[in-house]
Amino acid sequence: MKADALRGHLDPMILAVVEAAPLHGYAIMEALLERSGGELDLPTGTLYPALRRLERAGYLASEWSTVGGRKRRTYQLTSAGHKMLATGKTEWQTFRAVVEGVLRPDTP
Amino acid sequence: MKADALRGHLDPMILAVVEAAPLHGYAIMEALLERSGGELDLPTGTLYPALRRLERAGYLASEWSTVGGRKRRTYQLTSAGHKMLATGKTEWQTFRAVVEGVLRPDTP
DNA sequence: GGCTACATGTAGCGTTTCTACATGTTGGCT
DNA sequence: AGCCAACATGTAGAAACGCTACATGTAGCC
Repeated sequence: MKADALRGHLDPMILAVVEAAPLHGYAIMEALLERSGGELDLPTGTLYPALRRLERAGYLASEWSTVGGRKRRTYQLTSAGHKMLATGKTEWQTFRAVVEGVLRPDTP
Repeated sequence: MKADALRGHLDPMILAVVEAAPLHGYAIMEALLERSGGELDLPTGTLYPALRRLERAGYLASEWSTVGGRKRRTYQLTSAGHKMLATGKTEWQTFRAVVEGVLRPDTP
């Protein structure tokens, strides 16, 4: 899978895993890896800035905690985040229809 | 649809419409618009540079012609372009599976 | 004369993902 | 003790590419 095919699609995916349960960054990485069947192995340099961006945008809220001597920043969806996720899901459906509408004819 | 959701997905779409029939830039725009049900209305500043990029990469070959006093650059797929399109289609399937695997749980 | 559709192109911006680096803890293996 | 993997978070800088805005010109209709 090409590197930046993700562009614009990562945000709703992050919001989706956080919606299911509040998680910290590392756990979000694992959740994405699991839900994608091992395909989506984000580098930390992608995930952590993305989380900060989503928080800055008001879609996520974070809280520090310490578990087993390790510091975790746990994220949860804000109400704006819920709305954004819903929007993202419908936008995905549109996008998927567009791509497949163009790619579809004579797909072997 | 967000601006750069297209990133990395535009190339196979262009190759797909050119595969069906060799077309010039303007006609490619129209074909994309039609196949996408009016959703994919590319600005010329996106399409023309993309075509040049695809030609430079060896996936398209172009030829000038004049029709009704208008100059057209008509593009057709090279054999590398055919392969790239096939690759792009399978990559799309993977990508789609990844996104939907992540987004799917509890989609209302 | 002016407008719309046809037709191609460039310059520069902005966003986001990536690579590479930086730091520190816990626990298991040898 | 020493080492390494997994856990955990983060920053700096580069690269890619789609977008806006601009630039140019023809054909045909009102």
